[in-house]
Amino acid sequence: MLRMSTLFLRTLRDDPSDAEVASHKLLVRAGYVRRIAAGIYSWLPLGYITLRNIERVIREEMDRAGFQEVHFPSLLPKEPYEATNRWNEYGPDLFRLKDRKDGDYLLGPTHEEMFTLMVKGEYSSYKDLPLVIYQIQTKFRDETRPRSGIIRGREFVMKDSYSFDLDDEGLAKSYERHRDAYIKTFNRLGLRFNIVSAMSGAMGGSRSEEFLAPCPTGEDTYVLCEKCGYAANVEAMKTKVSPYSGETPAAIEELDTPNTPTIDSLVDVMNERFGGGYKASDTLKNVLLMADGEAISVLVPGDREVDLKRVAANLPGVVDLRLFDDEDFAKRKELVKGYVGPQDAKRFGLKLYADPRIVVGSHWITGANKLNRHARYVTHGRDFQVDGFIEAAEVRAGDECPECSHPVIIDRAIEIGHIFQLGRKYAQALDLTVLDHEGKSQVVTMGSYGIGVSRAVAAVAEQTHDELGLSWPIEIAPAKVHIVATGKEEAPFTEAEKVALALESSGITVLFDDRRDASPGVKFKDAELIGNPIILIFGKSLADGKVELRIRKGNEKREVPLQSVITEVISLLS
RNA sequence: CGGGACGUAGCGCAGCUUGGUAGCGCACAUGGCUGGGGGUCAUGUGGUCGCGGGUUCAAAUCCCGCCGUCCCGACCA
Repeated sequence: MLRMSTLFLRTLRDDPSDAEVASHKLLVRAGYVRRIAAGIYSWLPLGYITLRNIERVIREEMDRAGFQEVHFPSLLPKEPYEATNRWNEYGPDLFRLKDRKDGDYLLGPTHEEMFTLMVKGEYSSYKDLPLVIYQIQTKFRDETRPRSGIIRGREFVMKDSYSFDLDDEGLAKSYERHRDAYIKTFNRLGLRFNIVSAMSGAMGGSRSEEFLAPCPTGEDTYVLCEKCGYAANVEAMKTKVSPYSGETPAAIEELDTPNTPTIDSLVDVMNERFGGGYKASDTLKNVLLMADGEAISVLVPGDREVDLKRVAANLPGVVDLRLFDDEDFAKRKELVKGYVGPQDAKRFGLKLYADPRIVVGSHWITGANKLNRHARYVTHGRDFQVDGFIEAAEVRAGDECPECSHPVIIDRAIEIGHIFQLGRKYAQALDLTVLDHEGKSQVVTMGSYGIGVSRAVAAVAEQTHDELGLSWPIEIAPAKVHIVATGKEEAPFTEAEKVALALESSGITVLFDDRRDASPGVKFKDAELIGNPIILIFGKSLADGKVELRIRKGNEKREVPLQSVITEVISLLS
């Protein structure tokens, strides 16, 4: 039993000055965590119990799914990470250090290499597969900007598992097993979440989904269709298009369009010239990019911006993507800033990528590749061909759902889990192979599955708190019942103690506020701040043989006869 | 990395413009009153004023440098 009289806890009346989001403020005020450095936190008893409760739920679901727990060091040698090139690729986000012999070490940001090598060391036959192993481990990433308290720390607790299969069907099964286990886990944690398709991107592999807990302070934006449930990361959102159905336009017509380097100025001039009717969406924006040193042109409708993240996610293999700068324009004199059009791309040796909205047959007003000149009736398929379609334009609320055409909304969320099919990247790099049934060597295919454990504490706090404080779901609350004894008489304290002991002996955890020197107001405020799901108050009404029972969530109150308190609590918890 | 703000007691803040005994609230200690909503009165404890240098008889305060923290952006899983 936890007793407030001895619990290592000090609640705070004021919000900490460095906290912005609710979970951060409340976890600090309620004495769950304390900041040590930017993005680095200590866990006090209440917080640590909560964190371990979340770990317990995760473990139970992982074990139930048949996965096996292992534990790696956090302090790791550089060599495995050199073999996969991540020692370089990870860049400054990696915490690096040296030992006394000047050897390079790192604090593990994620453990694909270690898991792969561990399996390589033990297994060498297809008969050993499939295999899933996981760990709950402290991870380190030297984030450029840690923020939002423990939502995005530089040191954090993560559950990561890895699946090992002989073939794609096996990988698909391991992936599904994780998906199911994650759904069960997050439901038990009391989180509302959406499963969102994501890009596996440069990591290779095919399928990838994120588990996002919607919450206004979340730092991830995603697209959601409230009608059919389609959800996608902004990068992964697919554009809904229909084939061109209009008439074939007249031949290209070049126009004098002085001082129209922007879409807005172009639309104004067109409307002046032709008496109105032109919109930004009738124009074609040619955005020039440098992709790993190669110039490419991306076409989007004039009323949309290019979303570089979407472009990057849809150009696999490209590491460095940026907009043309003045220097680039200076080097390519044929590309006239503000007057670029796709008609001459071949001649200019430019690769052309089009947003799916630029359908074949559609015609546009676009640059004539001459200063102060534009062209109209420039038709896709007739006047220019593209090297490929690519999701390039920004996603907006109200865009059509690719599944059901209903307008989508854009929402914010905290990423609490991510599952994806890694494929053979790591197994290949580290030469993890097994012999198949024909005795031939096969590279193993892998999946990687993460849950942000410490982040989940904050995510639950974000989703469940109210204006009075924290409010935990039953499974993870530091105690299931918070018992308050008030007054200066002995009876409330002795009766409360009896009930507390009885509950504990039934396996129900109790936090007992047995302080003699705190006023009732202080105890009530603390109980609400701390956020255990059931609050029992032994005080005034005890004279009538009654105890006040409160449900923290919703703050419902009622009086219960002393004799039936225990059965009442038990039935509420089951 | 770019822009902005901040650093004074465990926490939240004032003092800095105009240099001269370091202050308030919470928390903490002791005692009294109070005892169902962070109550109240009294008396206390607690400070390298982020660090280093400079100016000055004298620096929390003015000047220079550094470090740290938070927010927005870029970046990242």
